[in-house]
Amino acid sequence: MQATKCAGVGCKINEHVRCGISDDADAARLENARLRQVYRRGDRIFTQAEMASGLYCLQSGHVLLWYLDPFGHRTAFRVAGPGEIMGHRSLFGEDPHAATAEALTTCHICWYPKGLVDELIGTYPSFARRFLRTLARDRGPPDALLLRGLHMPIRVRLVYLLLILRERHGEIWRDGSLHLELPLLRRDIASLLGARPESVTRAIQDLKRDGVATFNGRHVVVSNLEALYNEANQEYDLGLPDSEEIAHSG
Amino acid sequence: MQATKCAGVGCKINEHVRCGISDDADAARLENARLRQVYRRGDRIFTQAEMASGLYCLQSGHVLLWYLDPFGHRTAFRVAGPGEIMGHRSLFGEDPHAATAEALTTCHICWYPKGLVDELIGTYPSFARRFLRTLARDRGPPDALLLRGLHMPIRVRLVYLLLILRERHGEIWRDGSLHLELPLLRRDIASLLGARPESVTRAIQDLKRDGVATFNGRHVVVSNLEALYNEANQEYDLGLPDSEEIAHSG
DNA sequence: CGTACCGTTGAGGTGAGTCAAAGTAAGTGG
DNA sequence: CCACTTACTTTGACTCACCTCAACGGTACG
Repeated sequence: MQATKCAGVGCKINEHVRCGISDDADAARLENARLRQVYRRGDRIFTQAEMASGLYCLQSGHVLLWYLDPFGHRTAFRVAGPGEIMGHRSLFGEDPHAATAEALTTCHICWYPKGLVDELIGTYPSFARRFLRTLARDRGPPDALLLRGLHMPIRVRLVYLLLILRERHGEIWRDGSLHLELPLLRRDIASLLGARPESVTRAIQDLKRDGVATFNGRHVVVSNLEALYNEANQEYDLGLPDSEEIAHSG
Repeated sequence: MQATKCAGVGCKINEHVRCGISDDADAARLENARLRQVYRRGDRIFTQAEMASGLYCLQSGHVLLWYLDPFGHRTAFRVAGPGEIMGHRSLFGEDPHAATAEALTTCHICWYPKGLVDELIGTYPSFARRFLRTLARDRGPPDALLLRGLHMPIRVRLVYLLLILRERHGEIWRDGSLHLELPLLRRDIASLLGARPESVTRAIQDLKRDGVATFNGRHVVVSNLEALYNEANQEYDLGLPDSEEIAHSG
């Protein structure tokens, strides 16, 4: 893929910009900072777990956005086409990319540096509003809980839920046991896990049988916190898959 | 639930604001416009398919966010706790609420009118940046495709995918048939559907057998478009469930 | 003390995953 | 232009986690 500065048109960011940037100097600066690259099928525009360096705008071609979940499953969630922007979520979220963008066909893609985008947002409110709207409408990779729902057994999903709710609803006692007071009914747990209440009950019984956690109504006791973590970590990693893994998949 | 103006503190929006609003008059206006309400378990803060009127900020208590999918399944995707904001997605997206917010416990919730929030975003860039960050980090209800992934058979998910890709990749011929040139491999389709390539193949065979659509490599022909729509509509509605339905569920 | 709602338990069916192997298309080098 | 390699697709047999339906036990509340 070769990089060239270009003065072409048809870039969505320019549209985002035009409706707001009144100063010609700013418009020119944006135009100058713009970089156009060509990608071929299979090329990566950006990669999961990398930090975001700027904003991408697809001029032609198609891009598949997917992430590698803790199972090593490649899960796609968006097909981007001409005129769409990419990488905005991690740019504004100040998080590493949650997904990998991969060219499905030959693509012409514009890139704008993060610093300049930031600056223009400070200067032009309508620019910011545009992105607020874009972000609000576009849903990134599905939330961890549901994402895993597709591949993880309910028992493991339940453990993840406990680990997530631990921060806000958990309390560790002197003896090292974790106590949780859940504000959720069984049917609420079920709908968070994408399962049926009966299945949740059964998963709860499983955890009790194996001495991982005990549920009494909405009160949960995890006597052996380590066992809970093992439950989640044993087969699947809690954290992001490392970049090595991502680099070799797909 | 009773509504009162209040001068209390501990509201996240105020935090969003404080770091940016330098003008005392603006700060006071925001404080005055603020409305505090009390909700009890089961009360709805807002309801799916309603238009957003403002921004909600949870001061105490817990709220479950869920939506009714086309199956009539209640699918929860977030438990909001003290300090979190709600309704921002539909506010900035200028879309109706995609979900219903329901109090799990007694809640104290602040509300700020849309107009004022808009105005402040125009005045204070740091205010806008805060929300850009919040929006980028929070994932709303999962995307339509994946959302349905939990409950729909693969065959139906595949039909939805075709209907979605129709806009960009489809072309209707003279004879009324729909032709799609997908830029996707089987494994890409599979990962969009949350399924395995083998299962996608089988679903494709099913559709061919029933005369709904024919796949030749990446070229898809839907001879009877109506049949495709029926496939999606028969059991489940494509659009939002009507508010009547939402009002009576849960 | 009855009426709801919630939670649990059991029996039975099935959609989709897994594994393995054969078939097909696409791309490469001589 | 044809052999060869590689990657993608299809098919079949098997297994199982979860859903469905249905009944029963528990607890809260009027």
